[in-house]
Amino acid sequence: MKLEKLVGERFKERPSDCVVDSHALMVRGGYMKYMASGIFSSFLPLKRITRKIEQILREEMDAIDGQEVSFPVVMPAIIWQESGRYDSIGKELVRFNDRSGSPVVLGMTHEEAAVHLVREYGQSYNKYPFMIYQIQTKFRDEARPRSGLIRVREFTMKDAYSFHTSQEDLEQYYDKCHKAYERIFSRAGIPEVISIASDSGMMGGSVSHEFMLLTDIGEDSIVICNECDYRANMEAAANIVDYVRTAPSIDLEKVATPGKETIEEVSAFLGVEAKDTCKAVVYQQNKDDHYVVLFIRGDYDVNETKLTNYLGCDVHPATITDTCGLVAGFIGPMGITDNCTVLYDNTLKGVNNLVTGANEVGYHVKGLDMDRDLPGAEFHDFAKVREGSICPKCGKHALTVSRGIEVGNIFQLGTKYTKAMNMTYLDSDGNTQYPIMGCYGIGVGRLAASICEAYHDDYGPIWPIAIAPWQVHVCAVRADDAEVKAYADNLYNALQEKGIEVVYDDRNVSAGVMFSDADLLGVPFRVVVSPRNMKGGIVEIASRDKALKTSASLDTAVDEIVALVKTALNK
RNA sequence: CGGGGUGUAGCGCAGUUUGGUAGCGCGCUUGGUUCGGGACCAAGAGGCCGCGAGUUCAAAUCUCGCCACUCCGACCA
Repeated sequence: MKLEKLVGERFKERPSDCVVDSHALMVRGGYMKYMASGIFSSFLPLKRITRKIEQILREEMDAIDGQEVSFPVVMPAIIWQESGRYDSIGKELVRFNDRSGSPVVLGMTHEEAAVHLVREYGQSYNKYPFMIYQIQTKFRDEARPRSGLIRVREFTMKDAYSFHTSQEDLEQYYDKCHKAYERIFSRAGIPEVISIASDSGMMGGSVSHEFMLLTDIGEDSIVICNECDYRANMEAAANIVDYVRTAPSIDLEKVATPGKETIEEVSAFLGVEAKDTCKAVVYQQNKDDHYVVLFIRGDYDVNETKLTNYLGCDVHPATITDTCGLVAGFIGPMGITDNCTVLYDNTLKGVNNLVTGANEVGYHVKGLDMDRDLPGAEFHDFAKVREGSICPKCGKHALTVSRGIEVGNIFQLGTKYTKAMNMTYLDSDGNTQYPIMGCYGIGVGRLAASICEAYHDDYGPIWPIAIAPWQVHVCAVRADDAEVKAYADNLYNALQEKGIEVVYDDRNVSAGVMFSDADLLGVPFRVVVSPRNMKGGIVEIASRDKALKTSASLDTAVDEIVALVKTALNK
């Protein structure tokens, strides 16, 4: 590829709406162009990167007996009604009518399509297990796309669906897929991606893992134990408390706390610490606006995923009205209205001498003893894990909280979809059974952006060679010099003949422009042909990450560059 | 959905307070000079100032409405 003919512009100034580096560099480097919120077109360099990622995905999915298929982008609403998700999913699912007025949807995930595709095929136990996958466009009408390709509305995803006749078989295959994912990320150049336990959310099923690239710009909070191998998404991380009473209980006492409505205000006013308060967090159920009051120790935050899972429905922060019986800012567990569901977090279990609301404007209560004053209260885990919390696996105070980008996930779905869509098979005893499913996703564009996020400097991406748009970038500095031009032309052709992917810059531009563009393209090896180098009888060879800076004589350059590329590819 | 911010040339921005000829830098075109980290000189092209109403002799600028984008949060299969 001659750089002069490469469609797309590279430029100096960082676009103002880019907050993460991968976004800025991929726009500045002519990889992609913005079209609408969360919707981008790709130029050739990005297309070549995603093509290579897709090829790795294909090879690894095929290696675990996957069969590539293709599901539709536009699907009739009826199969989404069968699974129940037509109604349960919000506005992220784009719904519209076709010309005959029939409701249709844009595929945001393809469990329904997968079941639809194989439910006739899979009528006998001896067809199992099998796995089908596709690499295709998805559309999710996200409320807030952000961070360039990290979170978009339209994207390409590898999604795989496996079907089994037993939980054991699913688990065995799940492990195989887990290992395949590790190979994929390793081959793509980011072996540092880790897998963590995750919350299965509305996908259904029980066990699931997310593959995370740890980076400060990540959207997920990840809990990692420094002492053992426990790793979990914040949403799924169990919060362990080891409270022991140290002081005898004092008597209950109502105290005036005029205008002190937040934990900070109340604890400062009464001279106690946040951990010695019982805080009320109020939600409303989305389905009926019913109030849910969750009491939790004042120094902890609520993990709303845990709350949602416990209630079995989504919640939103409550709007406290005059008529609901709740006294905003002064809510306490004793004498609270019957008009709501009351829940207690584990952090309060057995605790005494707490300050809490008196359910009366301007008053709090001191001396709350959970055992004495609220006998029979049930405690559950609703709290967010904090830095330094106790590891649920090894029991040590060794949890840390980091940020990460979810680049892939795997779920044990169970029979949620096969049951809902009535996919059955006959087992060897002639009994009707529902197949057990697993599903496995990797976002292609997000992976590309994540790699860029992990490997870049101020000047541009530093692509791992396995996914780099090209392997070698030849710069002919002073291409107006006939000797330079002739040698570089020849080098370009010779490398291509040896099967090397080369981008060739023979524009008559200053060296600065040439090198800046090369930095933005992030090609692993840069070869500089120039009058100065010609005089010395050499070409310069440097790796994009600056680990390598060397030269080759004009005669042997082709072979040496080929050897370098081959060695790098084999690593 | 809640709270902020921004819409002026392909990109980055000034001009808006106090209404009066549409500006700057980068990029682009042409010619020339340069030449190893985003060169220089000269001459050019390029804007319905987000959209719609209103006020006014006169609106990028003031008023009202709408739209889009963006950031923080919520949501996220």
